[in-house]
Amino acid sequence: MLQLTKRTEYGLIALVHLMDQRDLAVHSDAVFVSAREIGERYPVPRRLLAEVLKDLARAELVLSARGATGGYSLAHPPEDISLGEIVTALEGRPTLTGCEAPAGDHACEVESVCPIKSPMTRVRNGLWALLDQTSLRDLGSEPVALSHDFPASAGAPRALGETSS
Amino acid sequence: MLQLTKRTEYGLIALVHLMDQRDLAVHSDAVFVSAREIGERYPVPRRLLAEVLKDLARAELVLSARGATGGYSLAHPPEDISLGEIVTALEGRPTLTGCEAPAGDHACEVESVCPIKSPMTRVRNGLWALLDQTSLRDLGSEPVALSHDFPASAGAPRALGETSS
DNA sequence: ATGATTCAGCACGATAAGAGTGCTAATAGG
DNA sequence: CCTATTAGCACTCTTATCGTGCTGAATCAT
Repeated sequence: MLQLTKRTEYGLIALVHLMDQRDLAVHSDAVFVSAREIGERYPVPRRLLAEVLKDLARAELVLSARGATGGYSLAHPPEDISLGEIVTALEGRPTLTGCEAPAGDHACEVESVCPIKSPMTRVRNGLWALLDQTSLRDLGSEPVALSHDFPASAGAPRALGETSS
Repeated sequence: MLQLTKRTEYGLIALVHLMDQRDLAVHSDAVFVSAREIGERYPVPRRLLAEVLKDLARAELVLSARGATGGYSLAHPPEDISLGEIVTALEGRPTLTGCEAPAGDHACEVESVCPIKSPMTRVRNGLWALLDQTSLRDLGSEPVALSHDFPASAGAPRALGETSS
């Protein structure tokens, strides 16, 4: 399934919300928002959302504060948090196929006869490069101008356009 | 799960095998290989492999021939079969998140409040552009030179290198 | 102190998707 | 005919995700 999980989706919504709150508060860069508050703003299972935020905290993408006025806050500027990091934190960085496995681990059963190992690794790296080069800032609601340092789109902006459905 | 299914993996292996057989037979471009033969060459569940080949035939990516000497053969030159087509045939073209759904269908529950709809569509298009621009030929066992018209890599060839693990 | 609110951690049941198999037709060659 | 192959369908088994409940620890307000 070439698709993100619900947990990742919820995590992205939460992170964008944290970014917005951070942008609003010009003075302090530590604005803590509770999981409950986010769950009230979006039609998302609050309990699961809390679980996701915990994972993001473990991955140190967000800071957490306990107590009555506690909550979560971005650990870094939105520009420095990549979509790749977020996805990796919430669902790991799995290989595209059973091939190209870490050899010593549960290596490809097809072993030496597998004809698609190396090429698939190349495609996979391309995919993750795409994710790594997209920042949380890019996910903001405002239509981002394509004219920032976006390597994957620099050579072929059409590749990121709304071409295919 | 940002990962291809086993069915797709088996399909890719089969298609590469069909390509190799096609390359070997210089005279006729209609070399039919049976599902059983492929299943014998690779440690793959033959029954499932057959099911996958049927799907590829329905998608008209391969030709099928019944009877004693029947089997499957590539419907087009390997250069004209894209990885995107193959994946689409075997597992569809799902959206990355529940957002960015075909509006009238089972549209995003987060509706207008969803902050990540449009940006995710952009990322998704980038991903599929990557797949669409990779041909079956590129999946061949021989290390393909990076110097062909590969828009997504033209501007940043490093994006397709063996950088990240 | 005391209570309210929040995050942390674990564990469990429900649901859905994928993996894999079995069987019966229909087709084509020897 | 007999054999080998694809076509189509249905079914079970396994796995991962989804979603929830509960307990404990930290922190702030009173």
